[in-house]
Amino acid sequence: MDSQWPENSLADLKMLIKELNCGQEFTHKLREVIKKPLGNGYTNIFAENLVGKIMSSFCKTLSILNSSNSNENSPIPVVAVFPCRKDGRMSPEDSTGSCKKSSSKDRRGCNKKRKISAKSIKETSTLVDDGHVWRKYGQKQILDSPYPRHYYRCTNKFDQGCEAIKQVQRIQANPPQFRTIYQGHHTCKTHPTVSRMLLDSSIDYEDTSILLSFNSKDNHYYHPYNFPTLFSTKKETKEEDSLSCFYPNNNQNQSSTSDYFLPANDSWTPVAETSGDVMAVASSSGSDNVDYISSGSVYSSCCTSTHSLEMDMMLGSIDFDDLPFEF
DNA sequence: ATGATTTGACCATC
DNA sequence: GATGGTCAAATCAT
Repeated sequence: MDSQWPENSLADLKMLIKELNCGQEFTHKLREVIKKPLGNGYTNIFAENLVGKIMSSFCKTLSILNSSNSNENSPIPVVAVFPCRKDGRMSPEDSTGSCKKSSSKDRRGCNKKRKISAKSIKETSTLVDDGHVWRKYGQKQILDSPYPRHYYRCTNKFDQGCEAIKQVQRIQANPPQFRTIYQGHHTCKTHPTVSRMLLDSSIDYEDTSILLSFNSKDNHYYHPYNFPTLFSTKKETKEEDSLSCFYPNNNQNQSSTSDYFLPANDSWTPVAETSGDVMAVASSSGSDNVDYISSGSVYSSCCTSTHSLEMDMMLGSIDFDDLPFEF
């Protein structure tokens, strides 16, 4: 296993993973297109199934690559290559960087524009959670653009030497349009929540066209699919709440009237029955309430009885102004 | 106390 | 010299 990826193939491996992720992303977009009703009001189930199979194939391939690269002897560098200070920054005296100046003011001369490496550009109508944890390191007003450009680096830059960066800039107000430029490849171990789910072969993407969890710590809802929409709500949550994900009932093997299920070991527990345009359901442990999204709003409902939009408490709306970022 | 973000300064590139 | 990318001190959030 140690020499599974020869040294000169590492770049190819990284490119392979990147291309697979791109393929997965484009397939997801295709699925969104296919899911829209045709003129006769029906969707193309056959095409949807095919897209689901393609998505599943991408997922399994990435999972295989991930597992073959997860051992300690992996040639992909995931260990610390830079000594760090407590705050995670490189220590100047030990830095492998080219500069070594006396005063902190002088160190400002260290910044060098990085050579343009592999670059991918994505334009989306929403802010994208790509599964990695980023740390903002700068913001710049760009000439001829009313919106600033935001600079992010991988949060594992100093502890794992990951050189991935991204730039995010709003390019259009209405309808909202964002451009994200990714540079460099992630050499770090990926984020434990979202990315692990993406690469987890136990999750069958044919059954998870809608999947919602929520992070009670920072009060944000996440849609942890490929390019989840991130939105916040006014909901009050407790620290000790744990995450729950509910899967939609588009699994043909499922024989129940409920629309959403909580997977528990090998069985599925029905948690919600919905009608109308409910697009996602979630709940937290220790709570009797089920939260759901409908018509662009997040509602909280007591799950012991039938509920309706009129009866349930609206926690907040999904709005760009509500995002935890400034754009 | 610690970690993340903001923001002005510095500097490479064009 | 203008512009954009990065640094790092100051500030903010938890």
